[in-house]
Amino acid sequence: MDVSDLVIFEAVSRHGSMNRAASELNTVQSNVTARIRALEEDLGVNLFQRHPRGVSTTPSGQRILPLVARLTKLLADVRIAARDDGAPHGSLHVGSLETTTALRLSPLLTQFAKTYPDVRLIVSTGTTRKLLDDVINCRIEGAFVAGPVTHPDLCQETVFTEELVLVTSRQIRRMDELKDIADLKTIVFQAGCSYRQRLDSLLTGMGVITARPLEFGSLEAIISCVSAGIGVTLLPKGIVGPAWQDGRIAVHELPQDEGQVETLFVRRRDAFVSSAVTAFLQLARPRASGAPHAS
Amino acid sequence: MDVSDLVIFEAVSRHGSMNRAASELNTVQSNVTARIRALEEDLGVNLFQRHPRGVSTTPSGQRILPLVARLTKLLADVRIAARDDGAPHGSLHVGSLETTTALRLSPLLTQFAKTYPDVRLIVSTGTTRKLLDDVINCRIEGAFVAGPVTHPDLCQETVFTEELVLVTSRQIRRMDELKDIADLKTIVFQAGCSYRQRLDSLLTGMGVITARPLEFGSLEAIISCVSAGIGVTLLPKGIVGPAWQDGRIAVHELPQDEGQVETLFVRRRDAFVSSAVTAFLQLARPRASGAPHAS
DNA sequence: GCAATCAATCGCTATTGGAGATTAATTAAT
DNA sequence: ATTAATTAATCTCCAATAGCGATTGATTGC
Repeated sequence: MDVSDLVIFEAVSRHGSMNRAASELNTVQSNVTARIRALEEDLGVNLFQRHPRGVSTTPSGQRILPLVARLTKLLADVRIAARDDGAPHGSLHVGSLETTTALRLSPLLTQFAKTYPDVRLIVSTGTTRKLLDDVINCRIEGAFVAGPVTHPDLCQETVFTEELVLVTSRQIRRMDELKDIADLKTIVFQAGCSYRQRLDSLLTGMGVITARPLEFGSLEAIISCVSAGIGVTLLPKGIVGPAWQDGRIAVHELPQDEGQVETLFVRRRDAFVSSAVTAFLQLARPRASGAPHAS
Repeated sequence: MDVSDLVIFEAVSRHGSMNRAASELNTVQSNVTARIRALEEDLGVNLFQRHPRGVSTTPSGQRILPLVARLTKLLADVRIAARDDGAPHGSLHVGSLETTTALRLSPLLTQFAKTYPDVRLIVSTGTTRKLLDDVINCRIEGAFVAGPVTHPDLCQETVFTEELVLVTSRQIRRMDELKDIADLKTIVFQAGCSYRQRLDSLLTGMGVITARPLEFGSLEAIISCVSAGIGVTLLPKGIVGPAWQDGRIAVHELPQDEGQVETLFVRRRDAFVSSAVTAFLQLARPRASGAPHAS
């Protein structure tokens, strides 16, 4: 059993087609067919059901799919570990929430880039759900996400604590005015945004019935919509400061227990910890401010 | 980078010799040399320092060694996962303490063998230290060991709780008589036995100075020695029952907090959980008796 | 009925992995 | 000092095979 065969398997499974997998892998279809057949014979199971319009992954194939992802990651880790003599270098791919990126990451990234110029740092943004999925499936090294998180394969540590505030248009002076608004809309990033369910439960707790939430892709768009009175949203206090001072929006603080959200840095428990990761964590950890809880 | 090359690397590293690695792998030395050189070129580092009397693993090699072990395990898991359709089969290699095996495992094993005849169950015995090492390095699926255990790569659950008792010859009627014995010897299994340090700390707590412990390989030998008055030992209460009733030895109960020891079943957190493992855990778990704590 | 798309198959070739013999370097023993 | 033994490196040769290109057969959609 060869790892390259498993990589081919993964590509075929993802595309549902040997032809498309072949072109992705820069090879020919006959080759893909042969490798898959060899793999199937070696394992003694059918990995795909052949249809006239492609293939679909059998339960056997489904079972090994996550293992293949980990296998390729581990193989990459071998390469990294071999060259990693303690001086951080190579590339480091982390994820972050849109809000965390805007509010907290900038100083961290500049300092990291200055201290470790040999590391190619890549940051992708996404929702907590997507980022967790990326970490679990070894697509990124780690990510800043909104807590709490429970997953057996992940380890986490709290790096920031945000105070969430309800953001509305200037017309709304007190929170309980929201009850009087018919057809109140909530504005969130996109599906999987962890602030969204928080906002929903908060509003339901206040007796406010909310309509279907609107989704936007950027912070600026959200704030604009809120400012225009289209709906309300929930954001970290620090991030709405400028817009607040400009008088574009109104900010309503929440009771302590509902307003606190922890930003965690999560990564796979079994991932190889390169020097670059160590260095990044060192910088990201809250310095001399209480005791951060790691698990 | 090929996994087979990494396997060769592991063998060379273990033997400190390409010749010996070659004969273990049923190939020729020239082949091993070529594969190692190819691997080194691929990774861009020297994995071995060549001496006139063999090779020694460089720091780079040391770093990738544990990853290689996990890689081969993962590759084996792929094979297992592909064939594992839910009906437990294949082989299952677990470890157990000598005492746990004698005291608790027999009914579990017979029931498992009866219920799942398609599983080749293999049990090796050893000390807690050795078993943990075996589990961590993927040599066995899981093991029954004495708690507490803290290791980031392991997950554990309590399956039994043993009451440890101090076992002495019949001459000793009360525990404090031990103080009067000059040159008291302790008798334990072997280095790494977890009961050993417990026994040491217990006796030191009683003000008893102990000599160098004697080590034996079997339960029967230990009990014989204790019976003959050569020394004292610490064993689960259940296991000394027969010898106690025969009047060969004396049993002294310990205070609650010092006498309780938990037998945990540990396994790698990132290991593939086959149907066989699931079935085994199902049988091993304490049934309807309090809430076992899993982590 | 024709074009398009899919996987399977066949023959060919370049690559490569492994075997065997040899070499060079060093150590241990005589 | 010489010899024997052990080590890894190197070379050649051969067989296995991975990948390519072209083709076939089956199926779907227009």
